[in-house]
Amino acid sequence: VRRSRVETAETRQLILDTASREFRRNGIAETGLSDIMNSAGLTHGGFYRHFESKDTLVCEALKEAFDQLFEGLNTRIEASARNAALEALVDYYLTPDRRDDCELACPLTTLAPELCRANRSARLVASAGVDRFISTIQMLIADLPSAEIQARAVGVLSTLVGGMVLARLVEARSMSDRILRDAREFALQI
Amino acid sequence: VRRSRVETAETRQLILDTASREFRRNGIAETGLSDIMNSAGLTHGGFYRHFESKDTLVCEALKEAFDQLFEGLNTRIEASARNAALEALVDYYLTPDRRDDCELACPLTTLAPELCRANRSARLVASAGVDRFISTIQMLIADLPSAEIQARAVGVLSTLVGGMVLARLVEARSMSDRILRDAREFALQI
DNA sequence: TGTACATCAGTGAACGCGCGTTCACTGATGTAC
DNA sequence: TGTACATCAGTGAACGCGCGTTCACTGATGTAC
Repeated sequence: VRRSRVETAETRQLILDTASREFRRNGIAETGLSDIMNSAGLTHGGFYRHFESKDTLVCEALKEAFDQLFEGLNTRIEASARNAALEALVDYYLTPDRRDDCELACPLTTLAPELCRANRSARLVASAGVDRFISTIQMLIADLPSAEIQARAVGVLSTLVGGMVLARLVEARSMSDRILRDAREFALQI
Repeated sequence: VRRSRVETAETRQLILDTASREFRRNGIAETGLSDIMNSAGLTHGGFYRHFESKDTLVCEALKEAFDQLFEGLNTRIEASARNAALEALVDYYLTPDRRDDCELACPLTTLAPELCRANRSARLVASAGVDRFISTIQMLIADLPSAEIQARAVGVLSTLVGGMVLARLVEARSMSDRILRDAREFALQI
């Protein structure tokens, strides 16, 4: 049953959004195309009308995840006072919501090890995401001595990513919550 | 061909060491039992003479990886002056060697997202590894105000884990090296 | 210490299953006149 | 604007493949006397 151009574009976007979420929730290797297509309310046979292969879907879904992440970060940054923007970013990133809800998960915290082994295209998208994240943080600490800005931004990002990874891994909820709080304070050098 | 008890124990340990390395190198889902057994110089059929299932191998291999990591960390700590021990730990952890060589990779940096989705046994082993790592760092900063010790230790560990994850992910070698350096300085609050 | 037999580590083939991918088919959409 | 036909989004079955797991078989090791 052929669909209109608008419907086709909508379906493609639906697959992309579903894939972006499912990959972050269950990992790339552990998420089958059937899982994605079924979650999107489609049968798996139609996948190749929209994407060339699973690999290209991974790249596009990863871009999508980063775009959503940065959209959320930028919204928070713009809504904050100039000198509270870094704190707003850190608070937004290290929330229990982002730990528990794969919809909000940062791809760096859920997919990084798999992406290290992925093809070059996917690695470049991931690399670009890291660069963009570092640049975003740099903008928020521009009042530091310029030699320190990049170093500090990298340190903050490392703390955010590591803190979230550990908070997800730890079994005890109380410990997990504490990791988010402690990573926050460390990132902000409180 | 039946083997002696000593040989059997050696084979089991060989499978365990190989698995520990391969899981960290290629991920759990992406490493087949055949891969492990072949790397160990065996055929895959014999696996079940030593382990009940892939899941139990994962748990044991994970324990093995943590034990090796803490052995290395403790050796470095004991070899350092009291007030330079944290720096020694951070330097040891954030080396390019540990980034490039799966033999040295910390399981928290390569397996964390997969372990979040693993069965309870594996998650408990991972949780215990995190706790042990935090305790190790706490011992090295015992001169801080006691209320701050745990918070600081969690912050340091977050920075170490996140820094290594990002250093592995980034494509440009120069950027990757810089991430290791910047994360080191941030962890040590320099 | 020597013999007879049960045990079991390792082999290699087989199992069912789910994966990524392909394909014949369908019927509504898009296009050409 | 209406008609005729080509296109193609989606379905559902099929493909080869590698996975985790099982099993019959082998022959050296361990055990009992």
